[in-house]
Amino acid sequence: MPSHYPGGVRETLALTTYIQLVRAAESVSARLLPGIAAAKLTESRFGVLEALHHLGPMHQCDLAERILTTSGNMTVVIRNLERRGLVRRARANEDRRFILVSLTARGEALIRRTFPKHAAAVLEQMTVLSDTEQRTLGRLCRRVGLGPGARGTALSRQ
Amino acid sequence: MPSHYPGGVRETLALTTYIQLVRAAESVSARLLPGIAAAKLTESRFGVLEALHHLGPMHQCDLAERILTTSGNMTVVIRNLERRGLVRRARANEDRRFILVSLTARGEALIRRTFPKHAAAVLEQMTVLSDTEQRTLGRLCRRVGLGPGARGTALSRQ
DNA sequence: TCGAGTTAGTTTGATATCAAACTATCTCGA
DNA sequence: TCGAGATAGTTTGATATCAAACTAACTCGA
Repeated sequence: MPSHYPGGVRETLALTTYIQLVRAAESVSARLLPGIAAAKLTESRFGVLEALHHLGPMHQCDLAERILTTSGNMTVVIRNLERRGLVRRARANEDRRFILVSLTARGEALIRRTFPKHAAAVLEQMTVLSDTEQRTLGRLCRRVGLGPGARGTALSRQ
Repeated sequence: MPSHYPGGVRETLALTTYIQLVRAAESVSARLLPGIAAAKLTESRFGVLEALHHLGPMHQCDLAERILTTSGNMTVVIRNLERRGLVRRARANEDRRFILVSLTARGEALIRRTFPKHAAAVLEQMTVLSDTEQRTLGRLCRRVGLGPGARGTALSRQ
């Protein structure tokens, strides 16, 4: 991309690869957005519902970690989901700092009806690659995601 | 990731690969953010300055396309850059619908001083992969980014 | 048991983001 | 030349996002 950038060849390769990585993620997400918007959800809200659906009730802090967002942001997103009656919140008794978030019947119904379409859309997007290519992409992405400083290139974490 | 998800094996592979793609992009971007924030910039503003630096003055609509954002958003981001005296805007005379955005001396100085550090940080992040692996990742990402319906898997567009 | 430090969550203020409605300008054909 | 349609940019209203300051609740050691 920076074709006449005076940095070294390796820097140019890294910049190009990085841009392609970000663009790929953004492009696919953008193509999935209409399906999510059709259910009157945003990506964050969909992510929360999906996590609760697949993993069961969770503490707000665990949700934030899973969605890769800040706690302040999580407060807002969950408040909006609660306002629409899709999730419910309850202080934990053991440790009253925690709030347990769980799906309401409406939330459960919504994600149960929405997720299969989403999964099908993801499949459609990823099928431009063969299964083997997808596994290669996944493996490379995992290593990049873990980043420098991750000990032991294999087995570090799923 | 959805380990007990009842969808098919191929759907599970696609979902897993997609998540890894998005996480990799988000993780690396998050690790680059401190460097951008140190220059009192956001990702969008940095992207605009970088584009103007490497490509010269551009129309606002071309910037929006390059940064992958909406025109409405571009208005805001550029207004904020203008407020800080980093870019300047000028109506094009040939076609008065267009606005030509260009760097001021201050903007030029800022990006000239900031970009090398950014490039070095990207290199550090991507160096968890060998050059060959980076090229493989880039190639796969490009195909995913182009998406289904892109004619001719090779040479379609860089 | 008391207090320093930690952790979960909220609030605040600034920016970003989107979709959709809108204005201004241009093009092209009848 | 005039008017319909296209294009560039702005505005609006809602949501999201972040960092940082804050409150409430817990832990652990002296």
